[in-house]
Amino acid sequence: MLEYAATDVLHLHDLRKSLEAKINDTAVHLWPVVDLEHRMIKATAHMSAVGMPVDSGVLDECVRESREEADRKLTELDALLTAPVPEDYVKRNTKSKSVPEDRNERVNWNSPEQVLWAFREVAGLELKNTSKETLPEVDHPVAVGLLEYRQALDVYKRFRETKVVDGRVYAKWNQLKARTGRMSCEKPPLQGIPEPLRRAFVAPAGKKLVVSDLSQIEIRVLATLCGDESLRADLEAGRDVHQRVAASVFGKEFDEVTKSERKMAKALVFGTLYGLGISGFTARVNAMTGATYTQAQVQDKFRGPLFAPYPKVQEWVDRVAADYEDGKQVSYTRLGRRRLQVPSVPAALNTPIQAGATDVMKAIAVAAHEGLRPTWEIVGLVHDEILVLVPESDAVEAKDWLHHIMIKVGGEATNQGVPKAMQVEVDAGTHICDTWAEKDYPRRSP
DNA sequence: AAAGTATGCGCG
DNA sequence: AAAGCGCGCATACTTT
Repeated sequence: MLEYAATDVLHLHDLRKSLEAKINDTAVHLWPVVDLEHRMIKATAHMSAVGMPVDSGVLDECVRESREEADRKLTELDALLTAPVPEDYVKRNTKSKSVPEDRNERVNWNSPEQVLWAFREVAGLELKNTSKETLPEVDHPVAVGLLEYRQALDVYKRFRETKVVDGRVYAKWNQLKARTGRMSCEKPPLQGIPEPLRRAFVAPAGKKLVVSDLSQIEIRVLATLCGDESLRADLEAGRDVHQRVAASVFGKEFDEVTKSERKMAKALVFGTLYGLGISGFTARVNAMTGATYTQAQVQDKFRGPLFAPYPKVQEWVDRVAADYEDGKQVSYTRLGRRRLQVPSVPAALNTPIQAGATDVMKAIAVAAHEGLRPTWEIVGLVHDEILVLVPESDAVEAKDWLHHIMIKVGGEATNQGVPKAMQVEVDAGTHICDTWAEKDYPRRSP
């Protein structure tokens, strides 16, 4: 059963009270982030109260299609395995509440254990797990079918209980739950809406969604942290950082880089930035290229050239890791957001970047909320993205207004206390949409 | 029966 | 499986 704003109204006073301790615990007193979090309380309350607009018809359709597609995949899977399942499994299936009665005698494809058994039974294959990283390497129809089944079922499984009240869903927004300071959201998790469901989130008649997302904000925060001049210059000139890394890694000219090479480089950059070790790095390279490089080869061919264009990034990674090993388990952002007892080197690398980006987005959310017109509503905050619902007649004005805040306020927060020579611009993509799905496929003409 | 852990997967 | 981070959530299975 979900909770709704109607029964779970966020009284600003209570919200503030419940957050006071957390805010003080999160930050050093008098630092800008304390003021930021206090002002953010009103934005959070506002967002919680107004809800996210959704077309319940489209939502139902997405959920229904998901279920139907999954059922088709289930039938295909069953056809591949005719052998009787072990008594033990039948017994468990019978006990399980979520297995329909007529499926007790069949493999429960939701059970990793039974899936492993199925692979053994039908193909003599001994798999280590059934994850989506493992299955694509298995040359068997069951592997394909299972991946398709899981993907098909996803929307049904996660959103069939989503309740719509007068065209809105009222989620629970948490201002200070994530250890990096990021917002989180539950029931439903509006920050985790899968792509096929995005089209269900629509502006009601007479209104428009203005959607804006920060461009490469984590990379920009990184640039202010490490002070790499060529990284700063590339961001300033609007050059594609991941493409440049790809060119270095694959020994190509910038313009020769393919889409998949860029994607690969991007994954490797973030992996390394967040403390992926050489063994994990090697596994990822081999998974992406289909090759079987050794760790030494990968070090030479991929890891070494990775940050060649941006030497200070590597220096920063090495220094943060070394400091952590020396016992420095506290992390601060420029606005004074603090995380104590950072659990690992990877987290020590990730925290200043993720928390720094959070400061930027919360500064934007606060500025937007405080400058909001009475008829405008902030309906969503998805880490580097903000959704504002406005009357259709205000759409263009609101878009310009929001875009300006993203760049101006975002830039100020990003460069707070950063030496002039290391400062980076902030950029954003801002679009007027009818549905959330349009953000990635902006319409040409309004 | 309730609570906890593991697996798997979506989003940034 | 693995030392990439931060979340929420369904399902299976175990422990209390």
